[in-house]
Amino acid sequence: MTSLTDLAKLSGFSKATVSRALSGNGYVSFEARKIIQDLANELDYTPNAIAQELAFGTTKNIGVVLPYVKHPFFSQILEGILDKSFETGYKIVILPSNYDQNLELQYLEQLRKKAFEALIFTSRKISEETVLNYQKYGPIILCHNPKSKTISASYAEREIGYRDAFQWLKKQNCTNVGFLFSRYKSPTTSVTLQTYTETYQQMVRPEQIKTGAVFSTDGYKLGPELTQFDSIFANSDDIAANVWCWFEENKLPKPIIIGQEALIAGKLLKLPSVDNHFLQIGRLAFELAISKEIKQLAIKSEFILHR
Amino acid sequence: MTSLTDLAKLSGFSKATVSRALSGNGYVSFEARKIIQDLANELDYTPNAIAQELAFGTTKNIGVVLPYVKHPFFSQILEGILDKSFETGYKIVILPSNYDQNLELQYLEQLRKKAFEALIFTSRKISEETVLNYQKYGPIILCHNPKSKTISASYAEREIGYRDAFQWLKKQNCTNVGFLFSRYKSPTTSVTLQTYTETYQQMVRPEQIKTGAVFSTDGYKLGPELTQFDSIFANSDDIAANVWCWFEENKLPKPIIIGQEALIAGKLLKLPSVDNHFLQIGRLAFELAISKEIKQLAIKSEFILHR
DNA sequence: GTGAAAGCGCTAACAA
DNA sequence: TTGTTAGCGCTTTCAC
Repeated sequence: MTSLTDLAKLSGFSKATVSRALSGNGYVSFEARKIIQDLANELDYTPNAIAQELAFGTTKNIGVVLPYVKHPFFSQILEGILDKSFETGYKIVILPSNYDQNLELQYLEQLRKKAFEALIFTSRKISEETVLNYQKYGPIILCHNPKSKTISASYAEREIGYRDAFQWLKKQNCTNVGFLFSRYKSPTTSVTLQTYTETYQQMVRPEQIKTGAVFSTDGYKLGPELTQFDSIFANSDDIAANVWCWFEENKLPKPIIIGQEALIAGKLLKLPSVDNHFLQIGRLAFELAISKEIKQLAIKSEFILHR
Repeated sequence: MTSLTDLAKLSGFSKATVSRALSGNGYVSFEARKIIQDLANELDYTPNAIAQELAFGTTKNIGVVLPYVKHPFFSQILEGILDKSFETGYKIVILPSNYDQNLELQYLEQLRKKAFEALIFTSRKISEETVLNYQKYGPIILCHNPKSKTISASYAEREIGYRDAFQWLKKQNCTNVGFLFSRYKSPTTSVTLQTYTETYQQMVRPEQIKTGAVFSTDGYKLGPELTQFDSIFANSDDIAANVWCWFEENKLPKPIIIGQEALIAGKLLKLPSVDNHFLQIGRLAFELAISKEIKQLAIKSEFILHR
C-alpha cells in the first residue's frame, strides 16, 4: 500500500506537490508532474478513499432504508433510486429494516455519525417525530405523505387511483370488498380505507380487513379467509395473483380481484391494478436526497383496467 | 458538530481519556467517565464514522455489482447477501453495472482505493483475468463457476437441474427446443447449451437461440420468433410467463415452456422450472466476502415439475 | 512552482 | 488512572 507520503519521500517532492500533481488542482511544473505520475504508476499508487473522505469531510453515501427487498413496492423504489444515483457518483447503501424500530433508529444514528450524507426511508415504523429530530444531521426523505410539512418526501398520491378503482368496483355492483394489507396501522392502510369510505359513503367493517399480506405467497395463505367477499382489493399484483390462484385451485367462484403496481403476474391474469409509479417516486426521492431544499412531491396513482 | 477534540478542551481531559471514556476501551476513573459522558450528551456528541474508519484503516463496506436490480436472478442473490450482512454490521453498497465493462473496472478501482473491503460480482462482463488482478486489493467473490481456481465463488451448479429438465423434455418427445437468453456469450448460455448437447446428443442449431431476454416483458416481445418450437427453455419464470401470455393472446397452440427460479408467475401457470437457489448463493457469497479464505462453493440446481 | 505546516477526527502505544 | 505523542492519508492555505 503506497501512500502519498511514500510518493513524496521517494520523489523528493513534498506531499503538497504530489497531491497537486495527481489531483490536478493547483500549479505543478510539467517535469515534476511527469516524474510524480510515473512514480505513482510504477508503485501502483492510488489515493485512499477513506482518507479523502475525511479530508473532504464527506462520504458520498446515501442510505436507503428498506423493510423488505423482494417486495415490488421496495424494489421499484430502489430501482428508481439507483437509476438516478448512477449518474451522480453517489453510492447507495441498503439498510434492511424489517420494520424494526431499533434498527431504524440505528440508521438515523449512523446519519448522525456521518456514515451517510442523506437517508431515504422507503417506509418506516418509527415515529415521524423522531425522524424530524434527526433532520439536523442531514437530509432525510420519506416515501409517504408526511404529517409535517418540514420534511422532504416523494410519495404516491394514491387517492386518485384508489378512488377510480373503488368507483369502478361500485359500478360492478360490488358491495362487500375485502382488503389485503401488510400491516394494520400504516399510511397505506389508512389512505385506502379513507378513500373507500369517501367513495362508497360507508364505513369499512373490521371483518373486511385482512393483514399480514407481505410476500406473494401470503395471498395464497389468506385465501380461505376471503371466500365471503364479492371483490378483493389487494396490496400488490403478486399477492392478487396468489389469491386468484387459491380460488382457482379450490374451484371456487372468483371474486373481482384488484392488484397494485401493474406487475406481470397481474397482467397475465388481466387483473385490474392501481399503478402507484414507484419507479418515479424512487427517482425523485434520490434527487431530493442530494438537493438542499426541503420539498414534498406527490405522484398521482393510476387505475388500470385492461392491459 | 462537536468533535472529540472539543470535548477534550471543554472537559479539561486529554483526547485519549475522552476517547477511552466514550469507547469503553482502557481505564478511566468513574468521575472522569461521568463528567465526559455527561458533557458528550449535553453537546450531542457522536464520533465521526469517517474518522473512525480512517483510524481503524477499514470501512465496513461490501460492494455488490449488479447488472440489473429487478431481474429475479439478481434480486434473489441480493436478498441472500442482505440476509447475512444484516447480522454482521457490514454495509452493502449496490453497484449497478448494466454489464458495462468500464463501470465494472471503476468498481474494481474503488476496491483498490479501499472504498470497499470486498466486492461481490453477481455477474460480470469484464474478463476473469482482469478480476484476478484486483484480488490483491481485497476479497472478490464471483457468482458463477470461474475458470481459475484461485478466486472465491458461490454459484449454481446448473448442470443437474438442466439435465433433468432436458431429459424430461426428451420424454415429452420434444425435438425442437427454443432457448431464451439474455446475452449470447455468457457462462449461463454456455452451460445451458452444453448440457443440452450432452443430454440430447446433438448440437444446438443457431436458429434455436434467441437472445435479448432480460426483463419479463422481453418474453412477450420475443413471442413472434418462437412459433416454430415445440418447447421453450426460458431464462426465468417471469419471462416464461410472458411467452405463455403471448401465445395465449394470439390464440396459438402453446409449446411446452420451462422457466427458472420457481417464481410466482410460473407457479400460477404451472410451468415447470429450474430452481437455481440464488438466495442461498447470495448468502454464501457474503460469507465468502468476509472470510479470509478463497473457496468455491457450488449449489445444485433443481428441476421442479409440479408445483 | 514548491514546500512547510496545519488540519480533518479519531485511535493506540508508551510514559508518567 | 491519565496525558503525551505519533499516526491513519489526504487537502489546502500561505509563505517562499
